[in-house]
Amino acid sequence: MRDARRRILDTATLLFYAEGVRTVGIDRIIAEAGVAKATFYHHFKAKDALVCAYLAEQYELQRAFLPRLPGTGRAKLEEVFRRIVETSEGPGFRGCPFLNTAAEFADPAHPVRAVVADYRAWFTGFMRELLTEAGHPAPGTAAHQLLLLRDGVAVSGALDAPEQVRAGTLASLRLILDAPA
Amino acid sequence: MRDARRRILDTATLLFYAEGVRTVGIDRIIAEAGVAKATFYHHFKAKDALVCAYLAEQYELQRAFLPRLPGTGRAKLEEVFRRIVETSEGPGFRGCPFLNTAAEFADPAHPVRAVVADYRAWFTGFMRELLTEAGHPAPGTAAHQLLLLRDGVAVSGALDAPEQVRAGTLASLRLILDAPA
DNA sequence: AATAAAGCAGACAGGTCTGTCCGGTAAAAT
DNA sequence: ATTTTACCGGACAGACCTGTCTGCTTTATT
Repeated sequence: MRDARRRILDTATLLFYAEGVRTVGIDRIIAEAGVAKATFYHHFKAKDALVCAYLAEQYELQRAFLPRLPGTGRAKLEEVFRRIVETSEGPGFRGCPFLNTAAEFADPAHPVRAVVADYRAWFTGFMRELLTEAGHPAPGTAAHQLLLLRDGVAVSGALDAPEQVRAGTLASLRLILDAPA
Repeated sequence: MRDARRRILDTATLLFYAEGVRTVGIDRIIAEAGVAKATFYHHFKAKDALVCAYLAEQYELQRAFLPRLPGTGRAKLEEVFRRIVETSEGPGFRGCPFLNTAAEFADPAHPVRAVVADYRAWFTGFMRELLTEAGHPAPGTAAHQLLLLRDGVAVSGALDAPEQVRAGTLASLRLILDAPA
């Protein structure tokens, strides 16, 4: 089989997201991926490298997916958040992989944190672009407001009742998008 | 010494918050607290109990502190968020203890998660009270919006530049408080 | 003065985790 | 045809972590 690396990453993604990075051990991953330990360490230098690869892939997936959503400007912003809320209502939702993982790696200098920072910078820039396109009077500040909102949904979606999250999020989104100059 | 329990909790609070719950071991806590292992297990049934005590105390501290802030209604809401933002700008800020710990305990049935849920329910109710007092047209939804905002500040304060967090938070707060009927 | 509670130091068992290494097989590339 | 690459199963070392237990000392209470 030539796809051992793929199986490892898929298994790790599932387990890391559902149960946390520190909780899930290498032995568990290689067992469920059906892979030998030597094979794992052939593809990944260490567990940390796997964690980075996991987050890097999530980053790539989002960067490929979100911009391709339909609409432009304001309509696209609404679509993006509609999708985020929808995801947070899914059965297996356990919060944002970046935030959860960052919470487990307290050291800001850890490589994992760099991936998280990259993702957040990209998301903020993406929001600002769409806000500018939508003719928002203050796209800079509004982009950070949307980042805060996104974080809130990720956290609250994992801890609170779905109706609360949906109502609060859509209300705040509208306020931010309709903000006067 | 009669305050071994106090020293344990203080040390645990410091270490758990700064480095994470799973990362910090019992041996480290008892060493830095200057306490024998038997003494630790005399006061706490297990590590999980210490984690619960840690969060329960944070809950009590916030429940005692926030309502005593000056002002009423809208002024108090602004004061509360001014303090939250201020805290997030402090040097040792590493996010919200409840959120960070919840991220490390994926099982929603774990006792730790109950403390987190209690805190969140209290905070939301507290917001709703103040919003009602301030004559807000939709205190229910607005309370959830403020919860989302609070979560956003906690997360973003630990990961992003302070100016971004401050500007975004205060802008969103104003929008939520000034929302038309 | 006597008893009970709280504390100390440290050994120990049993488990888990990461990362290395061994020997051997199948497939791909040259 | 040969060499290299990818893969397998599993043993192993070394570290760490939780929780228990033993034995002794100090402090508080009665």
